[in-house]
Amino acid sequence: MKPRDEHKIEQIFQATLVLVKEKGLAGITMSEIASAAKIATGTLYIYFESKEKLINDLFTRCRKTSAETYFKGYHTEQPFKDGLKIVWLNLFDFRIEHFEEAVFMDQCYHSPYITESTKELTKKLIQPLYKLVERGMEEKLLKKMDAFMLLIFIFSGLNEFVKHSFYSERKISKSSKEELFNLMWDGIKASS
Amino acid sequence: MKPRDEHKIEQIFQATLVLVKEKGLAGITMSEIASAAKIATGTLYIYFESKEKLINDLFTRCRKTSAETYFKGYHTEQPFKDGLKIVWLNLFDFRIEHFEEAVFMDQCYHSPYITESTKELTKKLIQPLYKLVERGMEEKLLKKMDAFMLLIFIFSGLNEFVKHSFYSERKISKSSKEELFNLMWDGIKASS
Amino acid sequence: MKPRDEHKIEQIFQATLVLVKEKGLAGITMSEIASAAKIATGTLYIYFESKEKLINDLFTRCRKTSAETYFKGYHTEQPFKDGLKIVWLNLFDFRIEHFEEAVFMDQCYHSPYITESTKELTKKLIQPLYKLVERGMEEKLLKKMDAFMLLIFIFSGLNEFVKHSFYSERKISKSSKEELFNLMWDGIKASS
Amino acid sequence: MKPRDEHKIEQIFQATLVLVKEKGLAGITMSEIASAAKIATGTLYIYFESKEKLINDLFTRCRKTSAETYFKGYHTEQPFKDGLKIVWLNLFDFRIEHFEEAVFMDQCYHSPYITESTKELTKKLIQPLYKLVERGMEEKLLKKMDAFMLLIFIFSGLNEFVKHSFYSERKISKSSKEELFNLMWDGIKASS
DNA sequence: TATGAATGAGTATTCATTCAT
DNA sequence: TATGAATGAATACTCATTCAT
Repeated sequence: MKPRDEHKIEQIFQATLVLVKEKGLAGITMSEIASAAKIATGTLYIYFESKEKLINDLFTRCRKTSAETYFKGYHTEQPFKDGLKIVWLNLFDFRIEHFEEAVFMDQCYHSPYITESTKELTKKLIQPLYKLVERGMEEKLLKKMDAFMLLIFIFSGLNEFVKHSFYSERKISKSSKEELFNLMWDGIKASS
Repeated sequence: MKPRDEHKIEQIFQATLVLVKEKGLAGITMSEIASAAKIATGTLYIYFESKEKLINDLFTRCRKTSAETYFKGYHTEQPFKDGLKIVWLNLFDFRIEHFEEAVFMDQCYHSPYITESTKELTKKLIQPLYKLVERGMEEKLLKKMDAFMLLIFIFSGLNEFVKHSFYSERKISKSSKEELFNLMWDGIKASS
Repeated sequence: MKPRDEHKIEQIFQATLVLVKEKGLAGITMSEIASAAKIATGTLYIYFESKEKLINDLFTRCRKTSAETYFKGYHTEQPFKDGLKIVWLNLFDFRIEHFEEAVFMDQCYHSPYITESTKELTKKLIQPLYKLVERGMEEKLLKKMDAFMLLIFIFSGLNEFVKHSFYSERKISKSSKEELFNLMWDGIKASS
Repeated sequence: MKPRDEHKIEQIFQATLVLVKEKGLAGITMSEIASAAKIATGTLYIYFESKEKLINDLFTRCRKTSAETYFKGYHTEQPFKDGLKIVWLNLFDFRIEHFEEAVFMDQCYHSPYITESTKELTKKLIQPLYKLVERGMEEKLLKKMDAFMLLIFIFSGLNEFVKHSFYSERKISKSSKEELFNLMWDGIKASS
């Protein structure tokens, strides 16, 4: 008996991400996904019961994968700024390497495919980032203010920078990451 | 060649924006647009020869409208920081009041509907913002750095802040605009 | 504006009946129905939202049409036997002329398309026949027994006779109707 | 060529009959049959080369089984009426106990699965019943008339009575069989 | 113009059948 | 044999677009 090939799920996800980046959620069909994943349309339905389920599952996986990466190399013993920089760079690199996923998630947010419960999940996954920001405020290293706004400010720059760099087909240099981090840090650091 | 009833065009555009915000580009049909605009499907085709044309025209209009608004109240004679703040707040308010348009444009960017030439247009329209940033650098009020990065940094925070505020259903207070501007300003201002 | 063509529903029904007689419920597709009705597949969906709805609606119509026909020419003032014969012959003729409908209804009864509520309707429509049988018993012209059984006995012969005549491609003569009625009548009449 | 595990064939047949009763021929799939028979879809194809073959074989088996049962306990030496009653009751009981088979055969008759040659077979199998009816006429115990009509009349009542009893979820009592037989007998017996 | 019914190519999904294990 | 994953043609249904009124 031929066992179910779990690797195929990855093929399917990858094919979907690439297609969505190229043509948007509006432009992809199940048979395109199938042929990009080098399987038959019918096979797609062995792994995902519907298009909606496929999109939802991929969305969830993207969220989780990214969340897992953020804190790689981060330890609470590190000085706050060093820790923040590690997380911030993790996110930056993740955005670059997984650009398709960011595009995909953006597209999903207003799509008919994503259920409310999937959206809920997103909120849970950013909790650790909230914690981080709050630590910074407690240590008086960050301006004292609304954590929500601070959090968004910290990560918005890299998000949009990566996005527009891709659109303008600009390479992102090592130093530009440093520069952008500094811009952001000067913004959020507590004025001594 | 386009008929005179501009009011109907506006109805159609408005209906499209609302629908795209609710269900994404992937989820809307021409007949939904028509019925949301309270006209018959056939009538839609009197005003727009195809779905692609409709989306493209709306995209272009959104870009233009926003570009026109940015510099309202701005004069070169104003001190740089004041001018920047005016532009920045204009953009902020525009994002809030025209949230659907931002969603729509985001969705379009990866859609099969938007032609390359439409994308090109976008680049032209942000030229004035480049100018503004360059003025700031020339006056030594801003950190000396890549204008592209600076530009993105300046406006990314408000973009994402508005977006996430909507998603989390948070009201945006007058004072939070000030706060966010200050975060950003402390980031970009030249260290004296 | 082109108004909705109610005649089309009849075309569709007719096409469906013929196809079901030829190939059974299991063998028909929506596009076959459409092309037999000389319309496009899409048009089918203007009149019926789904295959299930089409089958259900047709089922209901068949039931109603047949029920309406049964009592044509019947009056309570007529002697019972005469009245019964009129109804019985009506049913007989209806079966012959609407053979496809009988086949269709038979097939539907065990199909996934027919909802419980549609089945319920059927029961209501045979009430008048129950009344008729009860009248016969009250007038002591029929054997005194369970009305359900009597009713079925009265009409089962013609049902199966028509069915098997069609299958064997036998013509049904005027006199064979008489004969069959007599068989049945001798069975049900009260022994004097 | 067919493998020896006759037990599995029986499982498959039984599963098919139950499913067809529940959902009709139109509503069953090979994988449903397989899973109801507790085997894999692939295994189904070891026993039946195609769906058509499975349905046809089952149809044929049903016909044969029923035909074999009819004359159990019947001997030509018995008085005609007694013999007829035995056959009639055999048929009645068979219908009750094998209700699914009757439903299945009804559905098959108009299906694309049953071949002409399978239909032909049916005609052969009722020959003994013809013989029986003819004996009755020769012995002047039955009305002299067309054997086809007489045959149908004799058995139609029980057919429909069982069918409608099942649909209405009525129990069939021993005495109701007697009653129905009497109705029928009074119909067919030669008037003395 | 305006309407919405009609069209048919296109899309998601199913399912008989095959095949690798 | 037995399994159930894989296949892809077929099917139900959708939707951009056209057309008769």
